Amino acid sequence: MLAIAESPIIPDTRRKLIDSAGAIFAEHGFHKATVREITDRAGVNVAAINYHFRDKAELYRAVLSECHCTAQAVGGPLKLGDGPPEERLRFYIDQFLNRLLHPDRPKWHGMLMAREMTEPSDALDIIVEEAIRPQAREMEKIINELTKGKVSKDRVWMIGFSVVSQCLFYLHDRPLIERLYPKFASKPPSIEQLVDHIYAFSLAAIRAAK
Amino acid sequence: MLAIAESPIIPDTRRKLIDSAGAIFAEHGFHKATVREITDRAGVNVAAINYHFRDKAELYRAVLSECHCTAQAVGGPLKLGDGPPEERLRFYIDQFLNRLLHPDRPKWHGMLMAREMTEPSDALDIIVEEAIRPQAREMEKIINELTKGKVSKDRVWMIGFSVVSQCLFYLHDRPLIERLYPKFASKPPSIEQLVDHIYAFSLAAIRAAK
DNA sequence: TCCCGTTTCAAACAAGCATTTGAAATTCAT
DNA sequence: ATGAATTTCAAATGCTTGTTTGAAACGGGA
Repeated sequence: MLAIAESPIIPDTRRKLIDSAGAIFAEHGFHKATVREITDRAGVNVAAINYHFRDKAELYRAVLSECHCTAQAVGGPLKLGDGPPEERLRFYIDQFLNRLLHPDRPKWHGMLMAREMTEPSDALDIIVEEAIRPQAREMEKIINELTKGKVSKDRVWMIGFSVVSQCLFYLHDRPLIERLYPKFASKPPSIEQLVDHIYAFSLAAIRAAK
Repeated sequence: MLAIAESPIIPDTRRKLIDSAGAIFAEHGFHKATVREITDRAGVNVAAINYHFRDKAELYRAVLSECHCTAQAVGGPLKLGDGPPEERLRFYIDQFLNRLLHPDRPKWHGMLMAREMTEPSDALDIIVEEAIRPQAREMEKIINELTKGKVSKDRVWMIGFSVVSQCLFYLHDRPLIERLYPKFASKPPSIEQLVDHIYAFSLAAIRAAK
């Protein structure tokens, strides 16, 4: 039989597929990504996709769900409002950026989310309601407190958009940033520096709004 | 011959292809878009792509170039710095948003640009250098004047990013916005309202920064 | 009317793709 | 160790895609 003892444990094809697929979906997008590239990088057979998931689409859903789960794990279930609103605003931005850019997370998590924003699959609705809606509510509260309820609901939302847009920018527009200001590619600022800047910028603007 | 007088003028297959392709590329992205869908919507034969352009890729380039050209046309060649920096900041934001969202432009122009940011083709380099770099320089100047040169170069850039990120948000993240705050889909704010908000928000923040 | 360059078209082509298949290999309870 | 269930695999299938082709239709100048 000549059997050589090969991989002793952790074959777990399913996990290898999710990791490989996540990276490739994030890099190429759903349609440009091919199942063969995914299975090759995972070191498994093409048919494994059909066996462990039903098809390419369900593999994608599994990847997205994985994303969502570990996002919850990184920052905890969103600390809710006690303490002064300034502090909570800072915490919000900190948590937001860390969920997207934290080095502990596979780098493709954030990229995948960015793709969902511009090219939403049917999974976006679920993500929005489960993961983003609660954050939006907390942001609404923070702004209301900071402005002492003196601005209209529409403006509260616009202010909220102004805050999160600054965070999302570093996620969405990497290609643009790196071309415009190459230093961002060679010596990227730490997440803390980004948080500091966005917090200071936003707080000053909100204070002036009331 | 029984010849019925059909379309008297403006057959111009080339133009029909660019319009149709622009809308479809913007909606589906380059890879998901199929040449047959493009030619069907344009009401021409598939082979027309090969005849008028060489292939799908060059059709895409043509569409992008068209985009870039009319963008120049809409706002003029970027008014440069005279007048107080506050006024120029406002003008900058106004022009930026109008270039992206102005209803005179086909709605797919902005979407295509957004796609280029997240999924850059080799055309992005050209767009950045020709269309965006000059704007970035102007923004740099404005911020330097507003802060009287008291902040570091890195911070000037971060502030600039904070301003444009707010503009790009309404371009990139429509799917997110409309899900979170459906009123934006039913009664979208006017461009002027967006300009007012982003200008006020950013100016207050910049003034506090110095 | 005839000719000739240009433009359109239906049909075919070839490549790439996701998916399926049926058998081999592996695992594991008995 | 034996047999059933699970998991892997090489190969094939069928569909969709971008691209090509060769002929037909068109348009305008002799």
